[in-house]
Amino acid sequence: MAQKPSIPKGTRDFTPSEVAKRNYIFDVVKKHFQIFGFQPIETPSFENSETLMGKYGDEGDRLIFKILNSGDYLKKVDEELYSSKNSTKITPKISEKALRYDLTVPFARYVVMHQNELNFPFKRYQIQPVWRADRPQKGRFREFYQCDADVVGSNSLLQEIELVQLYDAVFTDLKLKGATIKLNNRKILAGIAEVIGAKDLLVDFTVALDKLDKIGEEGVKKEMLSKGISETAIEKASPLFNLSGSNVDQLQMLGELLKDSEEGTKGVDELCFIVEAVASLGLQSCNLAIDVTLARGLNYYTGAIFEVSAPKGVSMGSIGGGGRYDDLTGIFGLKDVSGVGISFGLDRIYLVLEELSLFPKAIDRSLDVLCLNFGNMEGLAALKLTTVLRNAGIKADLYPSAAKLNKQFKYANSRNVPYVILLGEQELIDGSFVVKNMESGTQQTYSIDNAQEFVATL
RNA sequence: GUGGUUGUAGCUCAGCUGGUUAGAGCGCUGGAUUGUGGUUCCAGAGGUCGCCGGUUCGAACCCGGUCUUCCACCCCA
Repeated sequence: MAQKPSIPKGTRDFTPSEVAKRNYIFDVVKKHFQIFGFQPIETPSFENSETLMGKYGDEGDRLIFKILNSGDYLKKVDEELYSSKNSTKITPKISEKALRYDLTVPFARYVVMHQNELNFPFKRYQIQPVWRADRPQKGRFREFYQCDADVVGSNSLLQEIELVQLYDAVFTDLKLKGATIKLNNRKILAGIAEVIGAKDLLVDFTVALDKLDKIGEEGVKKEMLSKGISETAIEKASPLFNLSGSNVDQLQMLGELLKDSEEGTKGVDELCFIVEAVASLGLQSCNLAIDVTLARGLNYYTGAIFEVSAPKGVSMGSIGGGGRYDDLTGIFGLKDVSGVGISFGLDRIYLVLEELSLFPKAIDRSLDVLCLNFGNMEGLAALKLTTVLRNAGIKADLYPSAAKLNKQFKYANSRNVPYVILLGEQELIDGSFVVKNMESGTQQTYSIDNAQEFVATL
């Protein structure tokens, strides 16, 4: 029996128009990746489970799609383990592969496996889908694309500066004005935790701090208290809650707060360097803002942390993120290779551009010219003309049957075709064809032997 | 994973307190118009009311389950 087809939760089909818009973003991002000297790689859509598991924290493990083993996968589970119903213990027995959760960890694996072939510093970009078993909501999907650019093998802060420029270049090209590149540094967060005497609670401290603009100062303090951070520690950290002023002002205050922490001071120095350099280089359409509450990806970032938020007034989570990780390849056995990278969230950028109507107007124009079909002889002549146009690189098509002109014109309309060519009985005799401009409604006649004359007007 | 929300024609949505044959706009098809689209007019097609079960004389409407959508957590692009 025929059943109603459906697709899994959090996945999508894309229409021709959507694909055109997505490709537009891909092309812009890719172009700037290449201009900045990044090279493309691809990795498999699924990895060995042990490559992925444990790299994103407990929460991440939960969100990784596991692939069931082929064959009689329950055979390897002994009776005792089976009856224990312990999912975390049974999972590795019945699933040895998992879908890619992001592009960074597979890249680290790639670098380690190919270390002898790579020329460091290695700048790679990668545009591929990733999968997360998350609960979907607006801008959150279970299958989505990440566009990553990372540099490994250089600990120069110039890389961070270039990555800020790369964000700016892409968003400028996309005509997206007013995106904010938020910048923080893991060392600053560690320094604060150290200074207030909560060094071992760094992650809890920063996760709570991250929610400042969402749940407010009181909410953050409450969460910190519940995580076991002392009242006096919170009191010491309270200047952070009201940090304001320019980037330079904020860094000055942070420098003061962290003067007794070597690590924190180093973080402040790093940010100062980046902020000053970016200020002197200038940005075209993005803002750069220090944000000490920014605390994403702490599982592996060690230095700079980036996150890009959409322009004000657009309700959308971050549209990009990234950071510096000094030891990501360490977990795969390659020490002392520093990496830094950023990611563009294609699906979210799409939603933002759509909301702000920033896609180029003619982006889903799939045809430049449609030849109408008047019958056997005329149709054949029109196909010849279509071929000439195609050879000239014009997106041209011939309506396949001699349907009523009304219908053929309506088809041209729905396809958004700017020019329609009429080649009927009379034109066949005259050796001509008529071009109708569908927007203005005007018509012009050209000689069939001189189609170039028409081509030149396009 | 927790709590909530949504689902009716291809699309956007009405549908009263449970009551006969479930409606509109847009789109689609045909015609006015066999060589001229967008505007207009006329006609028509199209729905197991997400799915499964229950309550009831009777369910699009009430109840349970399930899937899906969106939202808030968690986390994150």
